Amino acid sequence: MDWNVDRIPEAVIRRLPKYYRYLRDCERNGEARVSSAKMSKDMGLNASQIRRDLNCFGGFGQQGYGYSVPRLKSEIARILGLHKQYNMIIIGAGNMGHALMRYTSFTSLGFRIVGVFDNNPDRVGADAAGYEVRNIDTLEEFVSQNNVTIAAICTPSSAAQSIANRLVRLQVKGIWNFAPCEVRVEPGVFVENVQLNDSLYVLCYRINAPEHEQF
Amino acid sequence: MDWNVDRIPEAVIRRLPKYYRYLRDCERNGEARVSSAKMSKDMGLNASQIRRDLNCFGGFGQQGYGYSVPRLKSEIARILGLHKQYNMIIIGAGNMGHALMRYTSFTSLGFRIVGVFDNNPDRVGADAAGYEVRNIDTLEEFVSQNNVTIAAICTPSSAAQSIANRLVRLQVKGIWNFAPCEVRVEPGVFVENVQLNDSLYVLCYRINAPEHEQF
DNA sequence: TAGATTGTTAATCGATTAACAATC
DNA sequence: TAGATTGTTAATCGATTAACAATC
Repeated sequence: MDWNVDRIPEAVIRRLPKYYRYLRDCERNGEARVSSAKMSKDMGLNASQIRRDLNCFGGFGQQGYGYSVPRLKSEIARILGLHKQYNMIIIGAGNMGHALMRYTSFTSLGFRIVGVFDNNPDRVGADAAGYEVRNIDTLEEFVSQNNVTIAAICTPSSAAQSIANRLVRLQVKGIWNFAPCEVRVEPGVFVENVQLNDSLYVLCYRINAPEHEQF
Repeated sequence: MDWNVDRIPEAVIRRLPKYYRYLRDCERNGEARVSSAKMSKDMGLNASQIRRDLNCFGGFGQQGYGYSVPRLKSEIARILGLHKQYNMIIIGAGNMGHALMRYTSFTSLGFRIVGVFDNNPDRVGADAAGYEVRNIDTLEEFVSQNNVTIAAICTPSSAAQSIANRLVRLQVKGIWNFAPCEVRVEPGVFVENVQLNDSLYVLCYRINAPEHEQF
């Protein structure tokens, strides 16, 4: 890898997808160049911060000009690892599982759903959004034969951790967890716990917070 | 409101749902008390941080004892505003809209789905997970008559901002945005932009990041 | 060259952690 | 009372912002 390895701050990593989305929109609008000042205005981030963030990974800009949109977009895609293909499986063919299967915005980006699993006999063997639902008992066999990198857990809370443990043993690299509980894994495997309800609670907090009544 | 109004740090607000979930689990397990040390161990947060966070809102603990689980849980529920009922509408009866309609873990908590809207004539009038899909043209009439506090935007990106603008005019208080773009609103209205893909990108970054190869 | 904008350092701000006195 | 654990202050750490020299 050719980028600077002085540990990247967590806050910077979390902003990368936002930069990526922004640059994709710029590209769609046919914009060839963008300055940190324009990005700042459009994205609501400080311009210094943007330049500093990007410089964690190398000097992609040019003084007096700014950044080339296609160049910067592809650099960030590469940093995020979006230039590769990933085989993904979905565990749990309920609501959330179905939503992911039908949600094409990431499948178009190199994340390929290669298998769907469930433990419910009523679902196993059935068709789910075009995918065959496999018996969870065949997880080990399937993963070891299909180069699965990422697994999305869409099971109830009660099953989430034990599924995660199985996935870790199978050397899946990343777990995208939608169960309403956090799962933990050993170092070397990575988890993103998506807590949908949490964002609703925060919204609810703000609606009720006394703070904004001061302004 | 009886809690301390010295601006609550953003980082604290974002941790509140996590405390809430944890305490709910404790309560389910019949635990009557919990110390910051135990919370620290279970949640992976620093004990000082936990005590400091909770003290933003008042002294809920007792020296030598810790915190009463039911008391602390209900205090946090109240701080988040989860003791109230909220009427919610869903805009967009596609994948994500359906997933929300069927996702009962928040409906059981006082968030009541009172209406579902779409602009697609094939969907309008149809049944979606037990809800009648209404014509988006009737949004204004409906909202003004049904005390709607929160709206979940589950439309494509192209429609999200204009829907948000209409919701702001209708004085909806909170917008829970699932469209894969951020929407902006005037002060006094609150938005939570749920960027599902962002968490997948971050996961992808970590899988590829050179950092962990040093350990 | 003159103007614009980056890359980078220094200053500020906010969040986390350690330490311990207060107190149940 | 002795032990435990909070509440809170002080120290540390990390992230953001301002400023400006470098340079296209």
